[in-house]
Amino acid sequence: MVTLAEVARHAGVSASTVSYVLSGKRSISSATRLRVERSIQDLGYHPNAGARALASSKSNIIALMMPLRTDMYVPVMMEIAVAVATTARTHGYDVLLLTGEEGASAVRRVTGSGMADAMILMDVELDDVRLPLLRESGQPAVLIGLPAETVGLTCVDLDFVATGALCAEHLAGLGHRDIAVIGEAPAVYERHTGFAERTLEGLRTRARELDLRLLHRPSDGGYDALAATLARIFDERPGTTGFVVQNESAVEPLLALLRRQGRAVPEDVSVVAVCPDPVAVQASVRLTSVAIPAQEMGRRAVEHVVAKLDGHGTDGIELLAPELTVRASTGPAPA
Amino acid sequence: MVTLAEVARHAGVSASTVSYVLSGKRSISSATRLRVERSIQDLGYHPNAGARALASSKSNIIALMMPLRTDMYVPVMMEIAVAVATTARTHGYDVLLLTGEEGASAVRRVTGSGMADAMILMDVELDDVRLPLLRESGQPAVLIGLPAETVGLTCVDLDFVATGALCAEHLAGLGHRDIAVIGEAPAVYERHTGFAERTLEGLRTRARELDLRLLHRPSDGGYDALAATLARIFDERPGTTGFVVQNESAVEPLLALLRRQGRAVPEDVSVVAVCPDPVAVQASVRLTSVAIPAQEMGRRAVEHVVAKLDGHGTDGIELLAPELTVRASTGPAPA
DNA sequence: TAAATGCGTCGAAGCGCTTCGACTCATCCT
DNA sequence: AGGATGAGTCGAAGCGCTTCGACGCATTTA
Repeated sequence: MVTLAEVARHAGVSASTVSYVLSGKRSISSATRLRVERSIQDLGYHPNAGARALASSKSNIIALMMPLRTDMYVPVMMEIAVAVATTARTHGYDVLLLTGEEGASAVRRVTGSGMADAMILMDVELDDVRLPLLRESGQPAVLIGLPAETVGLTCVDLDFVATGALCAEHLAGLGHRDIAVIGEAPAVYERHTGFAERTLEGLRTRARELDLRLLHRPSDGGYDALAATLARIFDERPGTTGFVVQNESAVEPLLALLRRQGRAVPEDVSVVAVCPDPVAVQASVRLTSVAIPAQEMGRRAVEHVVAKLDGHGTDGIELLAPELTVRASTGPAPA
Repeated sequence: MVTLAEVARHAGVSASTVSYVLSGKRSISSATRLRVERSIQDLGYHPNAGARALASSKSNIIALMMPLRTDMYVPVMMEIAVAVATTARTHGYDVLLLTGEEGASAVRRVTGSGMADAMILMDVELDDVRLPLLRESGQPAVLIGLPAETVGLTCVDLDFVATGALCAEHLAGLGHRDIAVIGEAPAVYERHTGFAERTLEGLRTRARELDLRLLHRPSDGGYDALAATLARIFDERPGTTGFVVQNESAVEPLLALLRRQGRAVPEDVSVVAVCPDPVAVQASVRLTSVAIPAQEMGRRAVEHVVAKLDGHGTDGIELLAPELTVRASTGPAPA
């Protein structure tokens, strides 16, 4: 392993000079700089991460904490993770992957050991157990998702209230009056992840304003669960012509069941989904949808973290504006 | 930040003693051990990762390199990543997440800087550009997937040849004679990821032995692409009654299209999928499938890595035996 | 009973880097 | 002309930990 000292010797300068060439924290004559850079090339030098971390108290690592349950929103989580990793690299950081498994103790472990300079928490619940620890650790952190109490925290999330409103507006604009919301699985509501509730809130508020009738039914994914949910909906509100789906794994079953019942999409019923764009595009009917901007969320989270680490940090909540893309699953309400 | 020295002072022992308590590398009287452990608790001490890495030349980090393209096999990749992370933790390692973005240079960066003690590479291609660098770096590594040249490497993968054979056997056993294989997207073959070819090889070999007629058609995911593929298949081999699908995103479209054509599954045609179990279970028809044991792959990869780091490493290829689960999508061939 | 062994502990020497203060010139100002 | 300034470089002091050799003492062995 080539060390700084060897580079210094090879270039005929002192170790500190090499260090300053690397960091740019002091001015170096271009002659020296060039010589040092050549030596670095020639010897194939790579700074030792541990030594660097020890001396500078900076690891150049951002810890990313994934959700505990990996059974849900998989594509979204994956996209976020990848976006975080690639964005982090462009800022000179690497990403340490933590699973929720360890729970709150991971926060302590990582902050305590100086392993990471900051944390990004995904899938934050309204009353997340990790937050107290995070707060007391004083480590820079950014949440993806919105907890109940956000004082002193930096959060990034899609504006789900606006998302709900947008869906309501779109359907109302097409003349639909009876809207059914196929919500997330009951387990999601029990966990109080928040986003489901917020979407619903947006839907309800706007629906009231627009004089829509709204029916909300949580549903597990899969065909059987959805068949039951759907039957119930049409029993209770036979006149339902608009659907809002927020559960990825309910999308395809819903379309299939509607087809099977002879209800054409979008002629008889319209469907708006809240899901990542790829899901909307690949469905059996190209779905009008509000995209979950997973990449953007990951990117913004990293940018906030980096800003904090650079000193010009800003606490607060960034809600990304939802965008609705009209595709083939919505149309005018039947007469 | 609490340091080793402070713990030592608090416990009334020397720093080295604390270190030995922590590492267990020398015997310590239980009285001393207890005293030190209490001090650690009381002070809330966490060893500094950088210092540790520097002094011991061990980072206790495993780098996991994800594929470049995040558009494919997402659930599989995610499962592997999570399994890697959790398994690594049980062995005292953390996981550094690298995206393929950086490509081969990431290998150099990570090995050169001593950031990680070992690497796990996912989505290895037959002629992977990262391999030469990996070899020359001499860093312990495990591949998930099978490259063309495996000398001196440790690889973990599903035995795709056996997987193909298994599918052929199952369909043959049910009396099917004309089998169509809906392969991965053409792009996958162009990248020579290997597993698609190997499945096909297993299918072909066994099909020949069992006197099956095999038709192989790559297909992009999505309805339109698949509709074309399917039409072609039935044009060329109207008597086709068995399908093998290896492309997750083709599963649902295939089922929908078959339904639309009035072909009942499993009465008229049988479908075997190669996909993670959750996908098979959640499909509109519960699919007979060979599972892709993503978790197992991640786990085994870590275990190999850890074994190497502990000295009792073993190069070689571990192919996980495929298991076929019969569900509702296969049945006897129509008379 | 003397020598050998092993246990439990300590001190000190690094690991490879960053960073602070100090030093040497050359350049500037008045 | 003399002091002040700044650019460019160096030496040395750590950062917090691991690990090696050494030492004192209690046991064992011949």
